[in-house]
Amino acid sequence: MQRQTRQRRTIRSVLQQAGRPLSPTEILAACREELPRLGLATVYRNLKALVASEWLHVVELPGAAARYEVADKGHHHHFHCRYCDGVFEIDDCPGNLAALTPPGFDLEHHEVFLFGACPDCRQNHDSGSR
Amino acid sequence: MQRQTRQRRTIRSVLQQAGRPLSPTEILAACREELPRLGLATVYRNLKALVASEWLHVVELPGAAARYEVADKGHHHHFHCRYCDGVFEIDDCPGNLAALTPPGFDLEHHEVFLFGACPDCRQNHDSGSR
DNA sequence: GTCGTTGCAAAGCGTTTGCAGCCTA
DNA sequence: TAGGCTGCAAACGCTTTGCAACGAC
Repeated sequence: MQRQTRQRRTIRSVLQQAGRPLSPTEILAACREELPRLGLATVYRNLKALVASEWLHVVELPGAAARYEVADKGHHHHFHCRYCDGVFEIDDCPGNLAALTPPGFDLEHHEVFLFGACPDCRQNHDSGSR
Repeated sequence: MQRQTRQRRTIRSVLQQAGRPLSPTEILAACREELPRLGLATVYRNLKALVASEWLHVVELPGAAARYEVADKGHHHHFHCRYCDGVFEIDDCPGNLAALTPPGFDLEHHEVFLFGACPDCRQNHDSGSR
């Protein structure tokens, strides 16, 4: 169980080198540079398996397709660039969200998302609109 | 433009009376008590129009279908119950999220989601597992 | 009567599954 | 060589669109 295939190795390597959460199609595109015949279904199946084995972490975004990131980081949140659609890691966390929880509710988990422009898009955006 | 149809009136009334963000199917189910022949497509078309006219607000949730709420409230966030899948409003906001923004990024907007058990489910959950 | 609106069914789109052949261990 | 893995295509669930009939103004 869990064989070392060319496809799985490539998918892992792409995610490892990305440095940021990737979407299934981003992963497919990157892997196809090395494996042109790779299918999307294979990407999804491997992502599912890698999440199950806790090697990957799913980043569910509001109003956007899920991204996948290597699960070797601690608790953190994400910044979603509105312009290039890229997702970036934020090391910090506002903390103390229990204070926001209304009485009677049981808080188990939380998510914080920041939206705006990443450094690259900020530059292009600024210079373009000025 | 923007006629007053029985369908549109019912959809608005259901959303107004809900007191919490509703999903398209929740809206359909509620409206069908009064209009059994109402179609999902009509619900979607009206939601789109009501959002465009800024009467409604879309609540995009991570990993769940979007909900819709009447757009007469100020800035707030949401609590998503893992058990009944219901979404509830949270009046508060942690604030100062600019402090989390990494250098070089331009923060335009943010979202905070709390997950856990709503009062009803907390009770059922507790008593069920004990 | 006009033309925005509706219900139904079909089309889209991202994700999942079935299946025969492939390839790792 | 066995059984997990792959590519392809079909199936799926949610959302959108096409179209002819309907009904608000």
